[in-house]
Amino acid sequence: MDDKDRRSMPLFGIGIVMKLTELTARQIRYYEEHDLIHPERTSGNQRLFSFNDVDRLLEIKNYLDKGLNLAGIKLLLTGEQEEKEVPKSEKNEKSDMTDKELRTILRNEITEAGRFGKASLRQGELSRFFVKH
Amino acid sequence: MDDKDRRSMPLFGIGIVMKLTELTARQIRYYEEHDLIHPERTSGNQRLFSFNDVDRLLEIKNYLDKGLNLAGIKLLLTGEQEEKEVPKSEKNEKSDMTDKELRTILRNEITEAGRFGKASLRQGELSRFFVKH
DNA sequence: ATTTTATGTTAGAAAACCTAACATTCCCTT
DNA sequence: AAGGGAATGTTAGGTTTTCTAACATAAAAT
Repeated sequence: MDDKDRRSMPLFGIGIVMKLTELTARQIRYYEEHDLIHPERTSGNQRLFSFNDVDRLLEIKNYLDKGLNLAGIKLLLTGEQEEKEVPKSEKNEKSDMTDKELRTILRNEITEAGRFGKASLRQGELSRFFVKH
Repeated sequence: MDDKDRRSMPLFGIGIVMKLTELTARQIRYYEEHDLIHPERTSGNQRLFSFNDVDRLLEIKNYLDKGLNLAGIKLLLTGEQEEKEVPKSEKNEKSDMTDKELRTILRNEITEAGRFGKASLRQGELSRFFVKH
């Protein structure tokens, strides 16, 4: 079992995740509804979250605090995945460019926002505390 | 938050622990009833297990497979703790010696049993897979 | 032959979680 | 100022999971 498996292993109930992230159940479910996270389910349909999921939630929370909306966050987060996983040729070049631009703009906004005050909390990294890298 | 805190942080419901350890709920509760583990509880009295708890359960399972009974396992496990935490002077010297002897005997038995076949599975170390040491 | 140990099974209650619906607040835009 | 959308709160009713406690059983110890 490698690192990737460990981090994506479904382990936590929503109750614990609420405590770990300080998000409400409503928020967590809403983010799932909008495809920002995809926790596993038990045979009885209860959500089971992995380290990755919790990390993701912390990232979402972080971006929300900075004023981004879910659409933007979704772009950022799924953008990160795509860059690693999807070969360019697979995608529509035109809309891809637009996505890229958008992501760039968003990144700039974030960086800009980050300039003032609170020095980057380094959130969204629960697994750093628990999982060997 | 240091390592110790991380490993003793209550995180897992009994359902997940059952899967991680391949023990039944009955077994897990029985071991708790006999003071081999002491999981936390939610405000609603549901058990919440830490990495340490899961490690402990894996150790228990391991020792049981080797033919030890719970009394012996308890001595071994709490013995390990005492050696680290309790100053000698605090304890009754006489019964302490007996404990020590017992533990030695048990350890020998285990070592003996381990000699044949299956090369020490290195079980009881879940946190090794998840927690930085 | 009994008793003890470890585990299975069952029942009823409580806790946690689920979805769906409606309410509210805060922005944004017109 | 009014209307609309985004994000979250709240509530209701139902389902799943977990809880304790009791009784059952097989294997091991006495």
